[in-house]
Parts: sequence; C-alpha cells; structure tokens
Amino acid sequence: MKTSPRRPLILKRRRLPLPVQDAPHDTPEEEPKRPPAQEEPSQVQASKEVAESNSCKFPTGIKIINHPTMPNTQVVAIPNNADIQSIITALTAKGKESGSSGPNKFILISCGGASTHPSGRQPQPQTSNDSKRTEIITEILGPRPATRDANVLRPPGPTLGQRLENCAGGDTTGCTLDNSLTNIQWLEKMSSDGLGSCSIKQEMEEKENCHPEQSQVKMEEPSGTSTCWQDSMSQRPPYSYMAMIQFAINSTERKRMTLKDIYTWIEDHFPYFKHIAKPGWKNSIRHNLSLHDMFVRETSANGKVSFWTIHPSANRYLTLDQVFKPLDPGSPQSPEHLESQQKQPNPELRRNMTIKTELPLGARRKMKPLLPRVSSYLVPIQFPVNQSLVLQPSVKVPLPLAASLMSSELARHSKRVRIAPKLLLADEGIAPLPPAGPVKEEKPLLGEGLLPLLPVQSIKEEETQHGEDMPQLARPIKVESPPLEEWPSPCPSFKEELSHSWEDSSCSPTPRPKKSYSGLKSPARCVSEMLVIKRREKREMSRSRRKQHLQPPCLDEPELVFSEGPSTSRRVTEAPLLAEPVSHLSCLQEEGGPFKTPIKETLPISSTPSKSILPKTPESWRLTPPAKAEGLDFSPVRTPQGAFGSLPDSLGLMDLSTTQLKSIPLFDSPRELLNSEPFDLVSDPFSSSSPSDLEVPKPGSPELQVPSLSANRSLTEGLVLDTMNDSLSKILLDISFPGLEEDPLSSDNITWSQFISELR
DNA sequence: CTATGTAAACAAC
DNA sequence: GTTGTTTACATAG
Repeated sequence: MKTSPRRPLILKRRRLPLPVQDAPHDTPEEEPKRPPAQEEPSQVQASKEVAESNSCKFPTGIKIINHPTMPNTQVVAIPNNADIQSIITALTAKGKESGSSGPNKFILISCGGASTHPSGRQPQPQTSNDSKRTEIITEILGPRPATRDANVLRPPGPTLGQRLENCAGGDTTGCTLDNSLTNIQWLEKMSSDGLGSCSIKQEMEEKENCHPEQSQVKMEEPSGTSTCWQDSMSQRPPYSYMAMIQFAINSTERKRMTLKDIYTWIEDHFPYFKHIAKPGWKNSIRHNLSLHDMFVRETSANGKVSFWTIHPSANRYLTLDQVFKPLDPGSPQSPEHLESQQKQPNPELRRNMTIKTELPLGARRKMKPLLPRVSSYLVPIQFPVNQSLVLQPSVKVPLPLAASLMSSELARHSKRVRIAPKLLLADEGIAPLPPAGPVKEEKPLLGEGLLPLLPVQSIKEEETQHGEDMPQLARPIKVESPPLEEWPSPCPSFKEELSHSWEDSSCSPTPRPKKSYSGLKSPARCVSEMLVIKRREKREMSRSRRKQHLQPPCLDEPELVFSEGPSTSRRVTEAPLLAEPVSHLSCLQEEGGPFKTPIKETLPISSTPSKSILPKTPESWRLTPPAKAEGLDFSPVRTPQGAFGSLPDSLGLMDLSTTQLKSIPLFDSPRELLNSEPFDLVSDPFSSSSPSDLEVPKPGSPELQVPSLSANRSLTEGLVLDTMNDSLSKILLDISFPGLEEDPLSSDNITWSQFISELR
C-alpha cells in the first residue's frame, strides 16, 4: 500500500470463477433492466421483486435495492455480522443466473457500516418509523430526478445539493468547499450537456441566472478571496483542451462538431478563450484534435464538411454538466461541484485562479487543467432511495470464494471495478486515465486505478511475448458488445487506449487512408496489446505524438476485436478500470456498433509513435471513467448518449479511471474490505474528487477537505461484486439521496448504512 | 517520463 | 484564411 491512507478505494478484482453456487436461480432476471437513461426512481418496484426472488438465499436480512442509475446493478445492504462470503456467493449465483440481462453487479454495503462521515450529523434518526422513511423516500424521489444523472460521480464531498443548501443557508462554514470552488464559479454558467447547439443559449441563461456577483457572494469564501464571476471568466478553465473539446462535442446530440463550432462552443462556455486567451488557443485546439486519437474527423456525405467526433470507445460523454452538475437548475453552486470533482485545486490553484489572466503563462499554467478527471474510486451512487428489499435470510451460501478471491487474486490483480454510475465522464475525461501511456508496469495497481482495463499482468506478459508479432492476430475475437446501457460510463480511462486499440483493430477491417501502423495490426490486437505496444513504441519513439488518421465518415460499427480468446478477452475486460470489463467491452462494443472504428488505421510507426500508436490512455477518458480523468477524463463518465443513450455514468467512470489506485490497500478478505475503515474518506471527500488530493492528503490544503459529507450524501465503502466478471472490488460509495437535502433527516446524513438499517 | 500547452511549419482547400 | 497534421519545445507533475 503505498499509499496514502486516504485512498479510499481499493479495488481489486479477481476474476474468479466463482463457483456459482447454485445459487438460487430463482429469478432469472430479476432485475428489470432499467433503461439506463432513466434515472428515475421508478424502479423501485422491480427491485423488490428481485429481492424477493432472491431473498431466499441470503443469509440474513439483507436488503437489496436496485441501483437507481446503474442498470443491472443492485445495492445490497449487509448486516455487519453477516457472512459476507456467503452473501457474495449467493449474489454471484444470482448474478450468474440473471446473466447480462439481470442484475449482475452488486454493491455491497455494510449496514452498520462505515458510515460516512464522521461528523455525521445525523440528524435524527427519526427513522424508526417506516412511515418516515417512506416519506423521505418519496421526497427524494420526487424532488429531482434529474440531478442524479448528472453526475454520478460526485466528489465525495458534499454534494452540490448539500453545498447549495449549506450555502444557501448561508452557512459559509458549511461550504468549506465552496471556497475553493468559487474559482470555478464560472462554470456555473455553463452547462452544456446535451444541449447541443442550444447549449450556448442555456449557458447564457445560466449565466444570467447566476449573477456573478450573487454567486460570489454566496460562495464567498471565507478566505476572502473573492473570486468574482468575472474573475472566473477571466481565468482559464481548469480543463485541458482535450476535455473542452469533448465537452463541446458531447454537447451536441450527434456528438460531432465542426472545428469552428468547437471554437465557438469553447468561447461561449469559457469566456476566457474569447476574451483573454491568445489566438493561439485555436491552434491548440486543432492540435489536440489531430493529436488525440479519440477525436475522429468525419466528413460529411458530400465531403465538404468535416466534423469532429469522439471515438465511441473513447468517448465518455463528458459534458460540462457532468463535470459539475448544477443540482438545481439555477443553483449556483454547481461549479463548485466541478471543481471538487475534478480536483480540487489546491490552494495554489485558487490563487492562481484568482490571479487572473495577468499572470504570466507560467503562472497560469499552474492551474493545471483539470480534466474532468474525477476521482475514480469513489463511486457516487445516488440512491433515490428506492424501496429496499429485504432478503430473507436463508441458508448461507458457501463461499469460500470470496475470501480467497479477495486476498489472493485481488491482491494480485488489482483491478478495479468501477461502478459507475454514470457518471459522468470523463474527463473528460476525463479524467485521464491512468496514464496509459506509460502504463508503467510498476503500477499494476495504478494502472488499474486508472485503467482498469488492462490487466497489467497480461500486458506485461504480452509485452514480453510479443516481439513484434503478436499472437493475437490469430485470435482476434470480437467482443460482443455488452450493453452499454448497462455500463455506459466507463471507458474513460482507457479511452485512449481503447481508441487506439480500436483504431488499430479497425484498421484491418477498413483500411483507412491513414497509415496503418506497423502493418495493420490485426484487429486482434487487443487493448492490452495496445498498451504494450504503446509502451514500446513510446519508448522507442518517444517523442512524437501524432495521430494520423482520418476517419471515414461514418463507419458503422466498429468491431472490436480482442486478440485473446474469450478467456483472454475477459481479462481484457477486466482490465478496464472503468467499470468493468464489461464496461470496456461495452465501450468497445458500443462504439463498435455505431461506428466501425477504423479510425486511424495507420499509425506512424516509428517516427512518432507516440500517440497514434499507443493508445492514449491518459487522455481524458481514461477516461474514465472516467479519469487522472479526463475526462472524462473528465474525460469523464459517461453516459453514452450517442450510441447508448444517455447514461449518467460517464462521468463517474472517467473519474474513476484516473489515478488513484496505486495506493489502494489490499484486503485479505472481503470482510476486511467491508470492515476496513473508510480510510479517510470522510475527511477527504473532496480530495477524493481530485485525484491528486486523494493520493496525498494534502496537509496543506485542509480546506479542501470537507469535514463531512453533506446531508444528502455520505461516503461509505462497499464492495462491488460483478458477477459478469467475477470480480470483487472494494469501492467507495458516494451515496447521495437526492431530494433529501431538504429533509432534515437526510441532511443529517443518514448514512447509507443507517438508512439501510432503517429500512430493515 | 508523461501529459499538456504552445508555437510553428506545411499542406490542402 | 481555414483546417489539419506534425514537429519541436517547454513545463508541471
């Protein structure tokens, strides 16, 4: 463990063949799949059903709730004393039964558990009454569904809503974050998502809404640095060009935009570029478009117009909204959100920001662009509190697996699982994924963190193996596309890699104009390969980074091929940080479907291997999920809008993808995972949001850390069991109860666990 | 080293 | 002049 105690999450995934125990197969598909798009709480009922069906198997009074935004995902509240293993086993069986269609991912939360915030102000536990609960629930549900989508990933910190509340309340104190956030105020105005062309307008509206001043006032930071809206305007947005491009493109329905429109969008949303930035920023935009494989240029039918699109596999569907989502329309604080998610800028950043344009570039630069990378590990889950189901205690399931898995495999493979919710994205990408580039071997963990995608080991192996030829060729396998819907988000982290990978793969099918990289890679090359290759190439090539590719106008679907056989493919899938292997697949698939991907076929091999060849992982997507993000990346989460439909998760994914994994501690047993303290999450909600923070608790910036979660949300640790992947990962859950904000109870933060317990 | 930003050379329109 | 592609260099982490 390297690391910082703070890092909350540790995920490891093991792929085990979980012996599916016999589990009760009662309910084949219990879960109704929710349309990803919908975030609404409608599903409650379904969840009940499911629970019931399954209930038998579970040992104790376990409650299962359908995840509000994640399809095929259920949240399982487990009593502290429950036999986790048995539960895991049962869930695994259940998941297997359900198959892809049913619930196959389970987020395990200890009821007693880890409560989120220390502070916990739990208001009152009023709870005892069910009625109360219901009320709460209803409220929650009722109030605003919308928010949820927005980002799934929220920083552990107080949610926007909370902040808002707090802030609104005038408690500045409450909003410690705000301060930092203030910098970002400008963001408030922008919300783009999906707006497409309209975005601007909205933006305008938003701007109007937000009176800069007002907002400032609200936010005001104690520090006194009053960041005015203006300032914010003048300041350079904390997003990389790549992230902004993604935001722009993803703001359109078709997910494509002309260069000019991209310029316009950016200017509209980030006044800095319109008024302050040097003209050269456009050159940078173009440079980024050309450089990053994730950006694919498509030509209109008539060939006259070229549109820039984001390669589906790489696309986290990050949008500004995702990055920070304004809870309420109008709520001014959204920006904060963003920041928090992304990384909170350190104090330094703030300073810089405050400084404004005048600062020399160097100075400004310090504000490192934050990609939408969100902290990946936190998996924000908003529970609209659906009805919880109680599973009946039943027999225990045998499960030795869990423990063993956890300890051994997990440890080894540190794969993270993302739960994504949809987050949003990735950074752009956000959040930059783990650096793909370098995927350093050293970091298996890391890698996962960011890019869960690739199994490190495998990669290494491959690397060693392949000299030049890759075995894979032989076995290219097409990945079936997992339903993106299910896991929309993720992909962020690897995104680039993916993109590359897909690109590569694509090559074969459709020879593109561009050069293919070293011979075509067979489609087979998998991500892993890609990575490997990447490394090598990078090393070799080291410097140039170019991508050459042109994308044919619309390809159809991409087919992704994995070099490895199914089993291998699995790995691959596992690898993906994002959400899950599935996600990866899904991503690929997703994309595949829609577009073929032949994108850049050729890459310059030698000379400038850099990006083109290598998958660019880091880039935003890494997304995710994801995350560094980009992605979102901001590269952020993703809801796959385009192909998939909008899933909220993209953001989260992105974020997730990003960094943190490194320091994740391993646990020997599942129980350990559950029990383990939430690291410092509580303290760092924010930090979590920001990768950097996460990694190292910055002593320096206490501010950032928010003491407690706000009312609606709480952080808690949990395990994610993905039956599709047979993986078990530890994660941080950022639970927010939309709508609760208002409710005192909620505000109190009922911890998730508490909440659950109440349900019981 | 990597990711990112910036500048610039060039090419094709 | 715009759009794209590449290189090269600088800088932060």
